[in-house]
Amino acid sequence: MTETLTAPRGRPREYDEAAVTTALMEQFWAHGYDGTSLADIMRVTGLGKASLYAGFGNKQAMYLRALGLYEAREVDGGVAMLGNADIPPDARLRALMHAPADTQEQTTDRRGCFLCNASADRASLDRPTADAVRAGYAKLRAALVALMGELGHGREAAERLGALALTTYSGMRVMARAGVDVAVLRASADAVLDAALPKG
Amino acid sequence: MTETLTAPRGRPREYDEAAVTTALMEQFWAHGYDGTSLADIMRVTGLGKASLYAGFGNKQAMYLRALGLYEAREVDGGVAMLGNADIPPDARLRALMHAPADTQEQTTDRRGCFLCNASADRASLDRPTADAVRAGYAKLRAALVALMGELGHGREAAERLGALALTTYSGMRVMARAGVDVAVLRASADAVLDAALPKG
DNA sequence: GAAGTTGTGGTCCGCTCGGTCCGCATATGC
DNA sequence: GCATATGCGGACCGAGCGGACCACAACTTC
Repeated sequence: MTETLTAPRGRPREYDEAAVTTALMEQFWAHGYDGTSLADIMRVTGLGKASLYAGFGNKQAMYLRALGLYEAREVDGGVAMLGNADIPPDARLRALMHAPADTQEQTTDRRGCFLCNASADRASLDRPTADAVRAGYAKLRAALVALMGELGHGREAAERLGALALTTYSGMRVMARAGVDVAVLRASADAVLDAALPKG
Repeated sequence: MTETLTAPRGRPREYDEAAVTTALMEQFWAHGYDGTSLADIMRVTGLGKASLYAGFGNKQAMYLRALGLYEAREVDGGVAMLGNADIPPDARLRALMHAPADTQEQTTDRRGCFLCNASADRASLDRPTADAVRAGYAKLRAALVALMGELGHGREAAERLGALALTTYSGMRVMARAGVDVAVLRASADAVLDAALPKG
């Protein structure tokens, strides 16, 4: 259908769309929607306003793009890890549940989870964002429910424990932003592992 | 120390500070920090800018006041409920854990938990807000740990389960803002109750 | 009543916001 | 070379922002 072999007429764009989208993701992830101005966006992308608006629409669309890339990279990456048969099932669950506390302890990264941030501060104002957030959550939940099944839980228990793991993860990410004591995050994670892993 | 008996000199203020603070809380709770302008604040309080700045400082201070009132009312109210000896301990835990799903299902209230919202969108930018959020979380956690003790758990298990309940609550509130399916919220809450209540 | 003190409504300010527009640069197709 | 098409940097826009200021109103004190 689309003719990709013939070069497009007119001046070719000078920027790498993937690189720009990555920069958008980093910026919105770290500083949120209201916390980033168009000036910030121009700075981190190196593009002028005209190029940004021609290529990405408005600020909301840029945010949605950034969130989409996060889902494709981080969320899908997490889902892949949760389903990785090369790792024992319990280790996969441990890895996810300990991640927030480890990040809090070992790095200065306080960006949290872009999906969770979007859910808290943008989803209630913007329908497409809410849809994207729900889709991301649904993917993670499905992977967690499947993992709980691998761990030997029946359907109903797996549903509950999968939801619990997702909700706890989300809560940890949000609480971490306020600097809640790492011990509290670890205690929460351990409680989920107690509930999900045989004999605990 | 302070002379409260003699009437203060000068023109007496015409507004009720408590009522204004309540209006501030409602506004910031519903629309967040960046989502409310000074014009909004003037509208909901009925005050002019000069009165607001003279009485409350700047916008950030107004937000902090609003959050303080939320803690005094909602958080302390929740803590009191969790420690209310007139209600069976398991019913108290159930009440808290089911609250997010019930609110989602039975009302159009999508404000969520002001404390959780503040944690997600403001705490990482504003030290005093982060301190207030942590203090609120700590109060809730202490009440939940005590409740877990009442339910017969040992010290260590009570710590874990208390943290789990708090984190799950926080996560549910955040996920609810994106309109996540109520069934997921209920499943998470039930999983916590399974873990915390004897025989489940 | 005069003087002093404080609250109030309204106005004004400088700045930043998201978004648009225009003139020029850089490409292709003829 | 010329017409055409597209990307680009930067100037520009109206609106709204948080905040400061001021003249007047409403009090107490003397």
